Amino acid sequence: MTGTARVDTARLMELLSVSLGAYYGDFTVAAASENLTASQGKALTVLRRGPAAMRALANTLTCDASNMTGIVDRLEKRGLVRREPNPCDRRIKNVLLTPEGERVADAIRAKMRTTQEGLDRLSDEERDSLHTLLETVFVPRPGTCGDDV
Amino acid sequence: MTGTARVDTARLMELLSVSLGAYYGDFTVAAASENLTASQGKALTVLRRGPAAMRALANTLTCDASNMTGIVDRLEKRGLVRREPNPCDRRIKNVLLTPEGERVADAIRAKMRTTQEGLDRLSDEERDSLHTLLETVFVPRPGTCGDDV
DNA sequence: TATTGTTATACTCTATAACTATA
DNA sequence: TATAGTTATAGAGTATAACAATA
Repeated sequence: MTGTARVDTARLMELLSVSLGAYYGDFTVAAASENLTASQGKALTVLRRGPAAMRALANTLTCDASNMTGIVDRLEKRGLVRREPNPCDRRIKNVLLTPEGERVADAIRAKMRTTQEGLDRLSDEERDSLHTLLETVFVPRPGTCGDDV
Repeated sequence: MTGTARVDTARLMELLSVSLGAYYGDFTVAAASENLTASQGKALTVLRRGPAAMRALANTLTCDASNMTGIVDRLEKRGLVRREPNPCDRRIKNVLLTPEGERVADAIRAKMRTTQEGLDRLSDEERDSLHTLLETVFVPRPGTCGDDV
């Protein structure tokens, strides 16, 4: 069998680009339906995994630390997050979701119908396979660097 | 064997969020190294697949049509794209990459080292599998709608 | 001396609404 | 009447540089 035609890196990168575009579009529409910008929605999504310092949040969102002040200010004004001083290092402020923030973060994910319907096309085995592959490609293995970036 | 533990949708969505966040970060840094914003870089990447009308470009980038004017203006001012009237419908302007625009688009992709190194961890069979799975999830099957949106 | 978060600034992105030209 | 692209506007995102508080 010549079942496995080599898929070159350029083609995979191109497909990742298309996939990201589709996912990001779905996400942007879902966030907008909650009256949130894409950046605000992304911040909520990241914080859904747990509290984070301002700077760690900026690193995860790939933006300068100075941007986080305004983004968190607006989320805090709407009661979706709050700042909390870190007793171990008084320079640091941890940001965490309020219950309302958790509700909105979950609502955004629930509204991403296009992506969910795409995942629904996969069998259990395929879902397991996709999970493993994405982890291999995108989740850095411990041993490289345990902290932020 | 209980080899296949069910991977639920929420977990896959979470992993997609992390994976595409990593891809987006890699892309943003690569675009910045060419003195381009993420939106400008995205426009170049989309146009690398071929010319597109202003409105189709806006739809692909999930932004309002009015935004494309400024984005394309700046890219045109730098000689990376140019507008071309559509002879069939004089309302439409097609946007296409200049040779320099093609060079920059390729340079951005080449600089996405983190993503490429992630893909390098996969065997040929795994690359083929990832390709198939991403297409299944994110590339709409013909029969739904052939046009833009 | 280095780091965290903030502020000030300038530029870019974004959606909304209104406009022109064309279909 | 509807659509493609543009313009004007206001709010949000973005990087840079400079700052105060803390380590």
